[in-house]
Amino acid sequence: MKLDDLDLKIIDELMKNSRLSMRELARLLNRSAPAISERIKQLESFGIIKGYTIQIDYGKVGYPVCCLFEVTIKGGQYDTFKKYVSNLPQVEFCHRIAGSACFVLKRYFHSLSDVEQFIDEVSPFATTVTHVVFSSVETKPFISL
Amino acid sequence: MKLDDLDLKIIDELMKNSRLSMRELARLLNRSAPAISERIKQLESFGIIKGYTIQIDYGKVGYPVCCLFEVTIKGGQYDTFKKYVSNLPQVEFCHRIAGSACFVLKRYFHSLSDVEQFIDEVSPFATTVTHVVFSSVETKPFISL
DNA sequence: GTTGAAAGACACCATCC
DNA sequence: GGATGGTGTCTTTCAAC
Repeated sequence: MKLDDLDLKIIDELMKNSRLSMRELARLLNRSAPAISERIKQLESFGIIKGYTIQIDYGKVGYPVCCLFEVTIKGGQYDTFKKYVSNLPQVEFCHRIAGSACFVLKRYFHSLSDVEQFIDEVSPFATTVTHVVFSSVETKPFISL
Repeated sequence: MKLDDLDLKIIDELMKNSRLSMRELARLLNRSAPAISERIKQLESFGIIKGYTIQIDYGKVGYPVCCLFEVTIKGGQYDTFKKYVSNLPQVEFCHRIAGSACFVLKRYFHSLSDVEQFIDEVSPFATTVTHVVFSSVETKPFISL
């Protein structure tokens, strides 16, 4: 699918606020509601918009600890690891990467002792390098161009 | 703020679909719409729900390359780096971390040559270790408990 | 926290440009 | 491709309980 300026602007606005109605979106972008509505249906059906979600403060929800892990698989147990990870809660992502490690994984925890437990659980099929997150630099929502 | 089961369920549902109306949410959780509405207002005002956004396929939007960077600041130029990063587009996050590196940053690019350019731009005030993302392991949306 | 009513906003469709 | 107008539905919000 070929995206034009309007599509990108719609994505931009929905990035900032996914609860906008078609009508509000139309007003913001000086179009009619049906025009916007049709674009969004397309964006959804092409899998460009994959979902509508919220951003939460993990700390306030009981997960004050965030870690990034470089994961190196032992003895080719890739599938064991993948299956294990895909059922773990509080995993923001798990990417296969180029470089010395095999995966990078980001996960939220209740406490540091839960981090320790996670590392222990993984240890039969992978070694890990752990990065504890202290804080975050604020970044822009997205796109614009 | 103390969160109870209902709050967590609301967060869970909104994680899966942030466009749910109060009424639909109420139906899903066997409550009345005003009850849900008030909870959400609280969750917002306490900063627990930080925003409503969409998930997009970055590849289909012109950013097929994703990289993670371990960033080590040179000569204490932290503020230079932070300021630079906070105005960069397509940065998913930039975390200050414990360990050998200072930051971990995730960013999307049009091409590998844009990655190269980014590394060059950062080089005056930081050294980088680059991890190119090949693919992702599917993970659960979130929370539940 | 629930219910019920009222007002308003909404999405959708058909039609037309 | 996009705009307009009408219809019926759904929404939120408020008051009373």
